[in-house]
Amino acid sequence: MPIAQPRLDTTFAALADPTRRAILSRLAIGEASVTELAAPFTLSLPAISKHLKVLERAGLISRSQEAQWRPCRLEAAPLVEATDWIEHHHAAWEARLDRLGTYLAELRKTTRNSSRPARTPRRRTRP
Amino acid sequence: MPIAQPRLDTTFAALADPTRRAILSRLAIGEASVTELAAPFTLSLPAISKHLKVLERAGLISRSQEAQWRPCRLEAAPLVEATDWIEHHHAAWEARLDRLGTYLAELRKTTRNSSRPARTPRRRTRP
DNA sequence: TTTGTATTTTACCTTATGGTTATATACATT
DNA sequence: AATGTATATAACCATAAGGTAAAATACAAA
Repeated sequence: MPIAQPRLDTTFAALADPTRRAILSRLAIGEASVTELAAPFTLSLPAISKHLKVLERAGLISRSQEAQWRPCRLEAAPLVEATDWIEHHHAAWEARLDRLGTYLAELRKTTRNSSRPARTPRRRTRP
Repeated sequence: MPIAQPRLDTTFAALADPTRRAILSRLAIGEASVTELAAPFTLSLPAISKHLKVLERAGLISRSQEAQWRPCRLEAAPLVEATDWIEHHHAAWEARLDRLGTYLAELRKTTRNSSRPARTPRRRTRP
């Protein structure tokens, strides 16, 4: 895993907006023009145009040109990177909890005392 | 899938910042206090405190109290919701591309012309 | 060439974000 | 009681984000 992934910044930022997620939802079904994408919203067209630019800069969509229409289509690569990051951390955390669970279970077995809750040792200000 | 998921807004927004992602990376290994979390950064402590509040409001971390320490630990639930959203859309898009692929392949077979690129029909301004 | 349709750009406004320093709070230790 | 350590809050600043209306651009059709 690289130290910093600037791509993830823009990917997650792009996904943070409900309008943009709705646009991606629509695009998952298939290509669409700007006006088609704008239809479900009460927003102005320039607002949609801005959102599309954000999605494009994040690499989440690409656009072709066909006469005066500029159809957008979903690009999956950044989505994969995003899930990869999340899954990696989620997995690490779950594994850690599993290890902690077995450790506590072992502890209870050896001490023959299942009622006492475990206390993790914690350092004081000065030892 | 619900119509709007306000939880995803804050989850993705929280994940969009590299400092916050680094904090989560650290927490995937195990609990840590605020000062411990701040150590790797050049940022001021209040800045870290703010980031932690963002993560907490997003439900990505929870905090306990132990004397003057407030250890943070990772909470996985929002991470799962986030991946679920992404995976769902990614899957839908891939499935759509697959269907398109087989359609084009079938088309090539029946027309016996593999060199002509497929043109999806597109409506004009007035039919 | 004029008109209509699709989309973008510009200029502007308001609010949110990420950072700072200085100050306050909470608890432990001496 | 006084001091030190951990953390949070307050007040402030610069910039980014999301929105609008109005104007500009690009192409098609009449």
